[in-house]
Order: sequence, then structure tokens, then C-alpha cells
Amino acid sequence: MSNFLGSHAINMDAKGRLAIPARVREELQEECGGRIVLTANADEERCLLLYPEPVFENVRTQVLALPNMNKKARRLQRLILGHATQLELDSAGRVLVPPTLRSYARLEKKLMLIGQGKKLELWSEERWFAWLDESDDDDEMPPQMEALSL
Amino acid sequence: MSNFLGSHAINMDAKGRLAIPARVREELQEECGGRIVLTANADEERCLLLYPEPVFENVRTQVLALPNMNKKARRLQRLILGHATQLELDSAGRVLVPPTLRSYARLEKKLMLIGQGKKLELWSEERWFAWLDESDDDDEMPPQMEALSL
DNA sequence: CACTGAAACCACTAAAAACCACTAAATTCC
DNA sequence: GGAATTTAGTGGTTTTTAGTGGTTTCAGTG
Repeated sequence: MSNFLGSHAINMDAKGRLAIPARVREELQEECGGRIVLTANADEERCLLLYPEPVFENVRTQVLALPNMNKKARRLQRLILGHATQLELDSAGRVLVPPTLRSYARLEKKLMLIGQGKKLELWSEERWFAWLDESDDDDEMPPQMEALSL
Repeated sequence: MSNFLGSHAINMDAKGRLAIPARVREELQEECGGRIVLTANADEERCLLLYPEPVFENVRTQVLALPNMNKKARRLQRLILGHATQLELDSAGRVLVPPTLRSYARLEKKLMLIGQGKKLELWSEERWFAWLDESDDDDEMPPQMEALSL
């Protein structure tokens, strides 16, 4: 099972292609032969999520199974399923990010790729740094988190 | 079973024809030989739903079976059944959207086609982006959704 | 019989995908 | 520590395919 860690600054070229860092590329080759799924993040942060294809299968199944007469559930479905795109790395180890995803996450040239265990997050560099500066007074801590000792 | 994913920006021409993106077109050919049903969405979002014909058969059966002394149920029946139109792709892979459906969903030139698993949603681009920017404070989260780890 | 509107057909343009070559950076060996 | 070799990253070019728009033909209607 994959285990993506660390953050990488990467550039997207004029055609919307972005070179996956070599380290990450190796992990992806091993895990899924370079077959990945890129989709939108469901919460309010406008970033993209990059899954190895077999990992996304679980996500897809879970999201499809939600009761879709509920408004929040429909929103999640539209965001996750409605943006999910299967992609493959090109001969140089790059992926072409579809225009709809590019504009959803407001991606321009400078991006950040953030390892998050079974998946990676893809942010516009600007938004990533802005998010780092934010504080999070509003929400409550789940009980499992209270018990952590890091 | 079909599995529509991802979003596509597409244009409708002056005759009301819209070109189904090649990826989606292939799936539709395989699933139902290009025989599809287009109908209205039942919830408050004014978009259209695009089903492979055999998948719509299930929907039709379920909706017909609803007890229709209830106002909400009657509304659902009128919207879904009353707008359902069977269509086929033309030689160039396009469908002609009937005028009533066009005006129901306020479709103009720029549209978005959104994969939602067994079906696709068709939105006016303007409305889709407006919906994306909405927040959804009002409704409650179903328990299955609380438990998700994506 | 003429006219209107829709549907099928056909041709062209533009965009995407695959291919290829170069530059820059890092690592290794002398 | 410096030079050489390998590898990562970048950009451009060509080829194919997808998308768009117009034209003709057929059917229905006044």
C-alpha cells in the first residue's frame, strides 16, 4: 500500500502538463503502473486529489453508495465523481491536467504536491502558502485526535 | 455497468446539437449503442440527466411505483417522467436537445457535462459554476458520510 | 404544389496526443 | 575537488482525432 510523504514544488507548463517528481513517480509506477485518478477535493479547500487508480476504486464505491436524496451527500458526489479523471503518465513522466480541474483548483504555473499517505494533494502554490498562514479556531477536535501523543 | 466520471466543458450549436466528448461517447456506444434518455433533474437544481436507455428503465419503474397521493412524489413523477426523451447520437456523435428541455435547464451555448456514475448531468455552465461557489450549511450530514475517510 | 423545418450527410478547422530533442541538474568516479 | 556521465525536467514539432458548421435531401404542412 502506497505511502506518500513530503511536499514538492513543481511547475505546470503552458499546455497544462506537470512533471511528477522522480521519487513519487517510482512509487506510482510500482503501485499502479502509472495509472492514476485526479479529482477535486470535497471540502472548502480548492485543491485536487491524486490517487493511484486502485485506491480511488474504494473512494468511488463509498461515494456512490451515499444516500443521494441528501444535499450534502449530493454535493460530495458531484465534486468527487464529477471531477474524477483517469490519467496516465506520458513518456516523460508527466500528466496532463484537464482544463476543468485546472480552473477548479485555480492552478497556474507554480504548484505544490503534498504527500498525504494513500493519496497526494495538488495545490496552487499561492493557495497553499495562504492556507499555511490561516488559523483554525472554528472547528472541534475529534476524540481520537485528543488522545494523540506526537 | 457504466461508470461515468469527470467533467467536460461543451458547446451547444445554434440548432441545439451538442457533441458528446469522445471518451463518454465510447462508453455510451458500449453500454447502450448510443440510445440514451434525457430528462429533468428532480431536485432544486435545474439541470438535465442523461441515462443510457437500459439504466433509465430502472428509474422509470421506481418512479412509477411511488404512491402518488403525496405532493413531493407527484412532483418527482411529473419532472422525471414528464421530461424523459429518448434520443440517439447522430453520425458525428451529437445529440439534439429538445427545446422544452433546453429551456427547462436554461441551456445556452456553454454547457458542462458532469459524470455521476450510472448517469451524467448536463448543466448550463453559468449555473454549474454558481453551484460550485455555493456553500451548503443548511442540510445535515448522513451518518455514512461522517464515517468516510477519503 | 410550394414552402418550412428537421434530419442526415459531408467537409473543414482546431485542438489534443504522441513523439523527439535539448538543457539543466545531480551524482559518481577519478 | 573537478570533470564526466547519467538522469530529471522542459519545450517544441508533427500527426491524428475530435469538434464544428454548413449543405442537401426528405418529409410534413399549408
